[in-house]
Amino acid sequence: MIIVITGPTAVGKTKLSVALAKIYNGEIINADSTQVYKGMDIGTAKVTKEEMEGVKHHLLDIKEVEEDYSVFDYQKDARCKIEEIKSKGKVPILVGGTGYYIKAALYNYIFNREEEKKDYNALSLEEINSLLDNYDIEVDKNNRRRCERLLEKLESDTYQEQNDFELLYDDVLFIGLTTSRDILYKRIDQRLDDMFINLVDEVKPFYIKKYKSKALQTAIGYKELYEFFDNKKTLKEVNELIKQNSRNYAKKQYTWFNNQMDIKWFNVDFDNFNNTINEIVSYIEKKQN
RNA sequence: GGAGGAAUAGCGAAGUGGUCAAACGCGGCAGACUGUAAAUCUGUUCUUUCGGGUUCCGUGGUUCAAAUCCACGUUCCUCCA
Repeated sequence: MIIVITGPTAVGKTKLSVALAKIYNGEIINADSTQVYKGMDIGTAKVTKEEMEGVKHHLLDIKEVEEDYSVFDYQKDARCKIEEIKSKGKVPILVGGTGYYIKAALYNYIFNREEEKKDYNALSLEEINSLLDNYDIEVDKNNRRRCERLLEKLESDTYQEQNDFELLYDDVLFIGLTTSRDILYKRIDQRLDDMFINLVDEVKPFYIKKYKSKALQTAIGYKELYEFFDNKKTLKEVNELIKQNSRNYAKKQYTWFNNQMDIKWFNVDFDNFNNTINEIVSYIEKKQN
């Protein structure tokens, strides 16, 4: 059995994951693209040592903020961890909100090999598009990243059409935590306000060291604060911006979950989280028999 | 009290007689997603039984035709007292 716990930010995935790990003798594999970085703790709402309650966690803090990490790496790392945990007779529990990472790890996603990677920086979008015109394939023509990637794929010798969405493992349980949009947005706002001062302290050293890595320029909470330190925005504006970006992020997560994966959703009981845990445990029991 | 200026869709803002249900930006909603995914990109956003219907502060007027011109009123801003 492999358990996947996902859902938008701020619904309680961490709490649930630890509870399930203890019940099922599991180990947790992080499935959040920003939590792999050391030092990005507050803004990513990373589990604390205490919250782990002795449960083993993997793929957290495995990279320095200046380093880059991507789905490609995650796919390898996560699959490796899954095997490792299984071989110990324990249950791997993937936890996180990065749907793409989860999908790449568990489904038959085939990325180009390392040596087939190409650099198209010299080409303009138009030029890339005209190269893509040689192939009879639908293109997201304004999306440079996807165009480059697609071209790279088409130009590689090993290119083959992939049969989509084939799960590589048997017995995977996709569990999603959800709540109404209203409540979710309120929780997102509240959480940010609670962590805000600490977040500022967390980001400041990175800014002072002039770090401009991918991790810091894309992660919500970090990129916005850089604008504050650059004197482009006030703290209040940044606070609002982070909230807005977080809400948009949650929305996009739902788009992914609803269209890319088959997830069993559970409405979280925030007043009594044990109810939610029990509900999910009985779902798992039922599934196992 | 006097002199000017402004009022446009959720917000900001173009438009100054017909091609205006009204550019553009933001926000909202939805979607895509095979090595940056907390990223990147796309669609949509008055209303409708898809024929149409009701809009540009209000009322009245000019005109074949008004968001656009005129009159009065309302609110707001600036300047002078």
